[in-house]
Amino acid sequence: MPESTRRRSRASRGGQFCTIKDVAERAGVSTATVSRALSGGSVREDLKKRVIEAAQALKFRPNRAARNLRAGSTRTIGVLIPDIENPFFTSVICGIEEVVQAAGYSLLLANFNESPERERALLAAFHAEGVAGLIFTASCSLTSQYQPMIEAGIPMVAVSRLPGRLKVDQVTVANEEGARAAVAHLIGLGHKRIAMINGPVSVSTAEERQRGYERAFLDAGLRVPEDLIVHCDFRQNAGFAAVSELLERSRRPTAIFAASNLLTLGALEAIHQLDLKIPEDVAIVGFDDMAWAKSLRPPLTTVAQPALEVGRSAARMLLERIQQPDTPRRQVVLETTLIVRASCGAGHASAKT
Amino acid sequence: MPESTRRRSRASRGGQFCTIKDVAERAGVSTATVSRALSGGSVREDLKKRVIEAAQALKFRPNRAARNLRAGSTRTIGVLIPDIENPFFTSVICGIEEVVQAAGYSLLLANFNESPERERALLAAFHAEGVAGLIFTASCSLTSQYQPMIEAGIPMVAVSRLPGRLKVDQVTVANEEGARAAVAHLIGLGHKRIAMINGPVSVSTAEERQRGYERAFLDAGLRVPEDLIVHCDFRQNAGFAAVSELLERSRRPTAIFAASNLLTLGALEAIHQLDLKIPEDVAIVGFDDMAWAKSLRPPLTTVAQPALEVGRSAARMLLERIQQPDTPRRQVVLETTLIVRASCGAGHASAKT
DNA sequence: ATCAATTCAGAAATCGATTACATCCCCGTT
DNA sequence: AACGGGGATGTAATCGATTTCTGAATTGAT
Repeated sequence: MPESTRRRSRASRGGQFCTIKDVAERAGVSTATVSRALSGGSVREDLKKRVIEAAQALKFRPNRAARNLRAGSTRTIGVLIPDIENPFFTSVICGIEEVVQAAGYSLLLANFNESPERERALLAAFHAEGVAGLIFTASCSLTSQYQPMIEAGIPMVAVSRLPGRLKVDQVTVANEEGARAAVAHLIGLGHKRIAMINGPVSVSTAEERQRGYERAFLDAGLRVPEDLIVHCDFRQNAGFAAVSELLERSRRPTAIFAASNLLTLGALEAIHQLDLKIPEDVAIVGFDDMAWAKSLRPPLTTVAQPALEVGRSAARMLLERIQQPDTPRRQVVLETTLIVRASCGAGHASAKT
Repeated sequence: MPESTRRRSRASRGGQFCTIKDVAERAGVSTATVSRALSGGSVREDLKKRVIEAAQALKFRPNRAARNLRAGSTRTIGVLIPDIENPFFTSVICGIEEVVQAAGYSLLLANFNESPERERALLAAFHAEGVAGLIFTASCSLTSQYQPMIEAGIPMVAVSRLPGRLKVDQVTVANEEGARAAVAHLIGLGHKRIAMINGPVSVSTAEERQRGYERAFLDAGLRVPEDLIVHCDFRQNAGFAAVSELLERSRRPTAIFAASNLLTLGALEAIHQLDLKIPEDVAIVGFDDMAWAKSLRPPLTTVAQPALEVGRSAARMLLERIQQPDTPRRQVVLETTLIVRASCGAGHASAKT
């Protein structure tokens, strides 16, 4: 009878072969001693050895759920992002993973696909799951959803986008300066009719990049060409449509500043469809330096964000806050750098002539 | 005294405001009744209502760790992949997420960066974490690491790469047929000196794609040009180096078949650096249809894998196996499709003339 | 009206690891 | 020799939700 019970429970326990009790029995000590022996309490050497041997023989793995319950906390970090398929976020995740893994935490990942409802649901799931901390990029439409978790005292770090007036640590990049540098570069090459395709202004990154665009004109003593600023969502199709429209205007822009990687791809598609030459007919600068940027012909001039480092910083900040919850709030802003390739007619291409 | 104890414990519990006990007290019932009322047991209507109100008033969230401990299983699925920054895997994850989320599970994600040691460590972490199931793409060098988890009865699904002789469910794509179609396409356009840059043969996808390459030649009654097959790792730089070397040979290949997305990017870089024209000087076919493929000039002809669907299938299979552990082992092979664009001189480009 | 059957709430056991507390033993000191 | 202190071990409580078991109450049937 105990035999059969035993077997059933092992199977239902998803691969748990034995508990601390079994180890204790085999080693001839109490469970307390086993626990102490395995997690660094003071235990007589010979007993410790016996325990360790028993544990190995039985392939003992402490049950995480029991441990979490007792400890009142988990070793998992939640990551909530708008779009896993966007390589920028992928790199961020990669950076987070690196740091978090090294610290012995696991990563719970959720993708809300820019949908505020899913964002809310996933947030609730993370809360229920009892994550030790959360790294997130909000959809920005309703950041108040995050309030309950903040009040619950769960450490959180916002990444890339500023989450309204939530009081949390933040890691962002110098969007305004990056955009300014990109547009200034175009202006320096003689462009005046420079269009910008941008995401929704409700998202802080879009707003900041637009400010950079405007500042570049103001710095150069030029009027900001408001009619050349187009807003759409951050997807490739939207960028394609927006740029197609721009390029079919009677006075076509001579250059395009695309405010994100997917918008850049859409823009390129539109340019190619009209059989225009880059940079002779239209120059283009992108945002985000992706793996494919230098494989384009001509290679793409773009504003690079240190995505990996964004992830790493966020993870480090989160771990620090988990250890010391009461330190003052911090905001880290990482540099962006303009990478000049050939898609504006400067750099490599001109150097070649 | 109870006051201060209370406060400490709330903080240390990471945002847990109240337990089932508090709800029971407030509703004037026992904890058993609360549990039943909230999870569909039979409870008198008025009591049920009182419990639900109390739970809402106190913002009660059942502690997941306690639940997991009691249930002997978790609601998390582990995903172990070689490289998050590879868009193919990102899409797979996206597909997995979609299905798993809908079923009320969470995703534990880990990236081992093609390093077998990390693979082993992460696998152990997943095992300890008590995941309800695992979806993985193995590094293939030492699949025996997975044996303990299999023996422990944890449901597993292998994705994309065949994991040696592990007895697990599998989801792959028709690599051989995809590669054959791609190379046959090139042969049909008159190419004979077709090079292949491929990943390490130890990886099943690389081996299968190579078989497809060879078959295309054999089918056409041609000799397989062994000297034009180059192996390297799956990264962009490796592809760049390999193709640079190929193109500098005295009798340069007239076409290139790149067996993965990153290798394709490397190949493009090399082609551009030598200022060769696509498809006039070199034709190219890639593997994997990425977002950027149609924004290239000329747009890339490539073998598309249904990455999202791979993820979805894997997730569905895993969930099914979690519910019915004893069904026979299954292998799903999804179709690949050759997407003809202009990088080989066929399709759009020729249609235009 | 009485007894059986059925329903439903509560008390208590349970999951597995950790840890506060009690106990025991050994050694040193007076 | 007796007492005290310190270190190590075992016992049992604990974490929070679920579930079995028990007892009570209600319903229906005769």
